Amino acid sequence: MLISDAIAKLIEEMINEGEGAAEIKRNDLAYRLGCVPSQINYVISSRFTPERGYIIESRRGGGGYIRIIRKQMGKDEYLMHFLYAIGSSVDEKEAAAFLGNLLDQGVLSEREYLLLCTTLSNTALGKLDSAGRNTVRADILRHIILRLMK
Amino acid sequence: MLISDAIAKLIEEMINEGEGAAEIKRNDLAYRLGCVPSQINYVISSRFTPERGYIIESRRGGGGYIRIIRKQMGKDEYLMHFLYAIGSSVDEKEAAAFLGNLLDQGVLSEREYLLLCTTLSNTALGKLDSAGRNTVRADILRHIILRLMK
DNA sequence: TAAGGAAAGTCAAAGAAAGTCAAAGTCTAA
DNA sequence: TTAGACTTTGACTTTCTTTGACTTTCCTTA
Repeated sequence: MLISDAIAKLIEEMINEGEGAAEIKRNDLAYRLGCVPSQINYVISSRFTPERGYIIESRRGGGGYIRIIRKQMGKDEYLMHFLYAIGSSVDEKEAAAFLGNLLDQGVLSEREYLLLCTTLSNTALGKLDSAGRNTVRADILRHIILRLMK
Repeated sequence: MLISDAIAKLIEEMINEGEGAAEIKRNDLAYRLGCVPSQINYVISSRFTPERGYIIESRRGGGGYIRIIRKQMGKDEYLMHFLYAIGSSVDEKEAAAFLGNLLDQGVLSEREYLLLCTTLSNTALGKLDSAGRNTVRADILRHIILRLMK
């Protein structure tokens, strides 16, 4: 097993035990796992990212620490923001980009993303003319976002 | 016998032993079989395709791997059956019933089910007249099913 | 309150895998 | 027998990981 994966696993366990938050001592942890301290930073910045719903706080110096918090939600603000950003007409590319953002934010899974892209594709809406497609697409997109806020 | 066939055979054996999934190290495998590493990619992309029911996952860098998963069939026939059952016009209730079946069969998750119902709702498609809604709905539904078969 | 030490942060280089692509070689069916 | 499909090869690219030197920030204590 990769050292980085071991570190990530351990941190995750600590977060679970700590009901959503863990406070670690970088040097201690690194020593315990037999790695160099900066590797802890690497793991945090590659796996406990804001996109994946984590907040990191830290403090240097004596008594320093790194705190990792798993934030549930906050996603609603994000969705709301989108809702306002959607105009009355959205083309296929824009729709894919919107959904791609939701994927990046972890609001949608890969599979949900693909399903919804399909749903909004030009070919799925092929019966309509170009303008009709774009307005229907905007409507559906808005409904999707409202659904995701429930 | 072609090297590519030998590679494919070996991978298939590994999948069988692994109950439907195998994780390989590209460089190792290539070395063992006396071929160049990129030939493993060739074999995978020519024989273990999504069309033939395989899913590929991989990771580069230290500790990298290629994972090959065989989707257990059965689901596709089921979806195909649906595909034929969908007429040229589907109302909101019928669509929800179709999707509900997919949910029951475990093809969709609860969340996916809700998202897709939203997508096909009368209100999401509200810009269209009743007949238009029903034909667009049928089109989208068909695309969803095709997507699920990928 | 200034100095020293105890953390954590940053960054770039080196290493480890997998991915891509195009050229060259083989095979097969018309 | 030859055009097109399939294989083989290897150079180059991209991504992810590991390491360590150096920097910054904070606390303690003389």
